[in-house]
Amino acid sequence: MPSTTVLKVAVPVPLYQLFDYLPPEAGSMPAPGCRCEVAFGNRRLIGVVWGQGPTGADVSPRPIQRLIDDDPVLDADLRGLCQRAADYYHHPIGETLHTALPAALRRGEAAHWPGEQVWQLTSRGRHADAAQLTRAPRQRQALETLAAHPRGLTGAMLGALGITRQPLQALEKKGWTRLVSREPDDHERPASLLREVPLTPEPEQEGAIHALCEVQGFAPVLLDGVTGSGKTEVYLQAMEHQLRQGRQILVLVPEIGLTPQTIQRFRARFTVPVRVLHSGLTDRERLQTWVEAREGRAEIILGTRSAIFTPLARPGLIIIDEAHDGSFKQQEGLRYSARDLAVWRARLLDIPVVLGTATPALETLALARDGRFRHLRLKNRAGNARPPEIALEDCRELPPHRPLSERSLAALQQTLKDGHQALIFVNRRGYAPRLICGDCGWQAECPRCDSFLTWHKAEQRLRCHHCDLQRRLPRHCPDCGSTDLRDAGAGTEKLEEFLGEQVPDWPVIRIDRDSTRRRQSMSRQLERIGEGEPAVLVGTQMLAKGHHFRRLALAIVLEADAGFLSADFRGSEHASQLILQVAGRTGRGDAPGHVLIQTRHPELPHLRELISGDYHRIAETLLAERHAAGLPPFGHMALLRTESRQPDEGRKLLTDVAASAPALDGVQVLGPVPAPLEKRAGRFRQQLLLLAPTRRPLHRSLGAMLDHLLGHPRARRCRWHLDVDPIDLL
DNA sequence: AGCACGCCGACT
DNA sequence: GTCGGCGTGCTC
Repeated sequence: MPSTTVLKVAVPVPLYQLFDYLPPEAGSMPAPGCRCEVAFGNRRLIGVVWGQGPTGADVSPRPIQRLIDDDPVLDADLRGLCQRAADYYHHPIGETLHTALPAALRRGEAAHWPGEQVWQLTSRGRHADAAQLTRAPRQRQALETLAAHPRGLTGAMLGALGITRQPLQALEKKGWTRLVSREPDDHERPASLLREVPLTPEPEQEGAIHALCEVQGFAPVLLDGVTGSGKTEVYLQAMEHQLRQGRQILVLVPEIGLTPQTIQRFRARFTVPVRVLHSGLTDRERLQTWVEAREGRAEIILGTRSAIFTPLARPGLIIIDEAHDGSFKQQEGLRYSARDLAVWRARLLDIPVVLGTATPALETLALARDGRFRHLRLKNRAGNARPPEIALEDCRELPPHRPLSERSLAALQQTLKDGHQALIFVNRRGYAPRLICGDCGWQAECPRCDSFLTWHKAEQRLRCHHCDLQRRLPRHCPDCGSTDLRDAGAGTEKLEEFLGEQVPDWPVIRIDRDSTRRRQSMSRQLERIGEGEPAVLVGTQMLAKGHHFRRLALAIVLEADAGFLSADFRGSEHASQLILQVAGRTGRGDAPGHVLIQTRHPELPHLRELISGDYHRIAETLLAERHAAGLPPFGHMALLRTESRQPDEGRKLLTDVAASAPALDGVQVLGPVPAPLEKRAGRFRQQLLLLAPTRRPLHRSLGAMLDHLLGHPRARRCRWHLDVDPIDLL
């Protein structure tokens, strides 16, 4: 049989192979990275041309149905990145590409500027008399606003002006407004790049800026600066250097770090277009930003994890802010680390990449110590701000129902009296993490998970924080019928109530996922804090990261010991990072910062070390422990997890897989063992842990295991996934 | 993953 | 006699 040249197409299915297709017509060979519609089985899928070659399989290839792109949607650099990610994470290439493309492109929509939908007045609307809308003030406001903007306004712009859909649609019915597609403003680039005068850097900042402007080509840099040292100013000035050469900048931030304040900071400094990518956008908006970045019209792209796949016409610099943050690791599907991908991508693009943080992940710190990363340090806070003073508050004697010690409460009252703000950090939302029967000892548990239900008092519900289960609050104990139901422990909601009683003269502002669920409510709360009036802030880690509260003088950390006592080997690292991040919110203005860490385990050595406030000191200790145990960053880890309805299904599968895969030099295979929360959302979770001092044998073992797994009859009835470099073992 | 094919139980 | 359960196999 003569071998013809066929296209190797990546199709979004969980199969570790490419599929052969014939080009649509003779003579036109689509380039790699172009999407095409293909018949696959009896369905039609959007695939990506990945290469060409002689026909491989013993099947006669079918022709491509339709070529979608003239120009590749994945350029050589992104193809390289995706291929590497697929290999490294042992993930099917088609699904990997699916993760890398915005949803609109996955569906096969054209990779062109989708146009901007704007509301405009019709000619009837222009001649309408707003004054006659006396009974519809919202419509009147909308009409007047649109009259002032003849080129039209997008829904988002109108939203920002407080105009919602309803009045606009009412006006549309009257024939006064309409939604039209508009080409973007091709406004002239302003003569000046800067909108504001940059701050004068401190000597340390100056050094870092200088170093970042000097580097040529690929250069990974750890910008290791204490909280309040002014890392953002360093970014801004390094960005300025790139923008002046016409290059684009990609900035990755944690999920909750993408606050209006952050965006504002970039827009306030530069006149160039800044585009933002986060989960709240519509597919259309995402596509728009994607296209703008690819065409080079967006010059600064600020986004969360998945923004690492944004195409760049003229890449100049990648910045990962708060690079230690866990949200850079995707926890489903292709379980990639955007931090690692950013470094790979910078290497492919031959540009610098900056990882900025006050509390580097031990992996990053190890790379810096080995000289593989350039290590820039900012040891001092900018301005006259002093480092916060941290103290342990021994709470062994504190009655269990009292969330704050006397000393904590006194410090809080004093802070408020002095006209400052204080923050209470509790990493637990809801009212109380337990509901207990006072008579028989029954506790409200989740029927689907190995966990207890959290009492949400305002909703009068019990909720499971591990699955989406919700229950009405019971009036009686379901076991003994007693009405003596008590709560134990404290979440943000209880703290809010408690503080309302203890410091009634000051406002209590709660910030957690529940209090900020409604859109914009978080920014409204932050605005209130920003006004600087004395207040108590109560919140979870949402409040702990990245914010600049200039009037915050005191932080009280509750239940700080939990992380240090956790079974997860990264527990102490994460707890230290979180506590120092919380501490770093204080003392950013003129008032010095104080931090009280309430603990029932004041003897914990890591906690004692932490009060120095010196992250590097505790990092040294933690690194020594990891080294002794052969754990990351001194060993490399991968996890094979199963989830099954039957308790034993997954364990049996993993036992077979572990038995059949060869134990390569130095690869330790541990397990199968139950995952820390064995039952979750009605499924039993087991895991097999692979640990090896070097990556190569680890990946070879993983590949061998995967081969066995894919051929295993049991694997069909059992969900499983692979996690390379897992961040937590949950 | 999806989807078809295929072979055994309680229903119009 | 059929509708439908989910085991098994395949997708260029």
